[in-house]
Amino acid sequence: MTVLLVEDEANIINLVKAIFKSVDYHLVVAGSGREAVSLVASHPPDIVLLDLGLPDQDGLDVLGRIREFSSVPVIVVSAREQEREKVRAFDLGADDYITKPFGSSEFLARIRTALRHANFRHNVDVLMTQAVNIGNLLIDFEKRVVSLNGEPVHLTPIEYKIVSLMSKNIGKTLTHDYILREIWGPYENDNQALRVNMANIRRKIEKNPAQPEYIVTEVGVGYRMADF
Amino acid sequence: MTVLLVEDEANIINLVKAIFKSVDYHLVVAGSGREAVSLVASHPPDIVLLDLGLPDQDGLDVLGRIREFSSVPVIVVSAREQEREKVRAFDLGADDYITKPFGSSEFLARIRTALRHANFRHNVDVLMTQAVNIGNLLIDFEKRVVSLNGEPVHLTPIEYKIVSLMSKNIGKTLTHDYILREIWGPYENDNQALRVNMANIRRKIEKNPAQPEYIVTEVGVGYRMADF
DNA sequence: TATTTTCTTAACACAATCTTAACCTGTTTC
DNA sequence: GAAACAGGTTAAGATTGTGTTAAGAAAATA
Repeated sequence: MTVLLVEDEANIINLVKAIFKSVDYHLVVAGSGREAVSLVASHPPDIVLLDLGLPDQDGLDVLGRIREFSSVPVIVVSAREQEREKVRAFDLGADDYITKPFGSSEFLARIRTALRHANFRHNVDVLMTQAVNIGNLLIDFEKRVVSLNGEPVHLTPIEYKIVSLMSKNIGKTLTHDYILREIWGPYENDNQALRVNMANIRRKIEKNPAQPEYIVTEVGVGYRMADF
Repeated sequence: MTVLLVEDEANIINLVKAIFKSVDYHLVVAGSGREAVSLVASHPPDIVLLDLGLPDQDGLDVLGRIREFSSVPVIVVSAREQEREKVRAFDLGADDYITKPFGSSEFLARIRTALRHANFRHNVDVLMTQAVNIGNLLIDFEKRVVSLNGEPVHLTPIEYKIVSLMSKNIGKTLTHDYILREIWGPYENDNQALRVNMANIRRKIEKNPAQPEYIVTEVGVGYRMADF
């Protein structure tokens, strides 16, 4: 069982090490957000403990970057009690949010619970790879680049998220609601923005946007990335 | 989305009701542990919010009883901060533990997270019946795609609903009334729309629509999806 | 701050889908 | 055999859904 701790303060690192003495988890420490993301990509841990007080970037951005290509369970650890931050963490895909100071046995119990949840997820996770080919289209999740016939295609952040989401569900029809929730969060429910983005994406990746090959419309339901 | 709140104090019930005003969840209240267990068994909710301060029995016993037969997500709500109790709750299978008082948006975010976890669990179950083969017809529920001899067949939303419903009841004759209620809701009682849709479906999936092989008519009763 | 890029929103044209009605065929009832 | 009934077929019009454009707002970048 490998645990990735994203933390820069030495005393917290030591505290966690002490807690883990009793339970035989293998602990890996990342001192920065950048290091954390690349470690999750190169050596996927079983669970991530993410402290929000990082030196190089906002901890929640790190969570977002991780969630672009991995569904590893992430427990956010923070000294901040602000509700808005908690909500944002959960909606970005955090599995739990613990505020410091915390008791060691509760800490371990929450880790066990997150791992229990993750067991059910594993099936889905296997499908997550670093890159996907669809016809002449290549989506590289790790590099965060989409290219058509070898030529890189420039996509805006939202466009990339949509293409990425569709690519992770090749052949599946994704409903409007599902896409909206995944891209804009749980509150959005207006298709218009999605339609505009689809039009823009198609202009960039389809030979004939009026008769799309890659992302086809399922009228009244949603969109589907074709499987070639 | 049905939420079962296990709680006996009226002011907390009202608080939760007020919080749920904004989100269209259907709230069911159980005033005792006994009632909660029997409700989970008889009308399985999507999530359970379990208060530990119950009159008739220990809240954690209720959790244990529920876990004997159900894996519905359970969020424990408690005024008690004791770590030992939290750990016991998690190890009995609680999905989260919230201490009162709590902020409404964090509360909702934690509910969303628990439901998200449950979805993965549910998906694993669904994967069992992700697709059905009937002769040369394939109905893929997960992808929401129907294909005949490997060629995708385009169905409108209503057509797909009908084929999907019939496919989940292979060999069974479904009455007109039943199909109408399932597809159009409880008020519809005119067969005409169903007949038109059947004609359109048959034109798309049957070799000879006048002598259908897949969906056959049971005169005076309804329709039946043939089992090959 | 100025500039560029991206996002949101509204308006409109066009396309797909749904409903309804009329008419057809075949079967059952008297 | 005629009438009544059940279901099938077709097509027109209404309704709803989608694609496209563009303008202004917001955000990111220089």
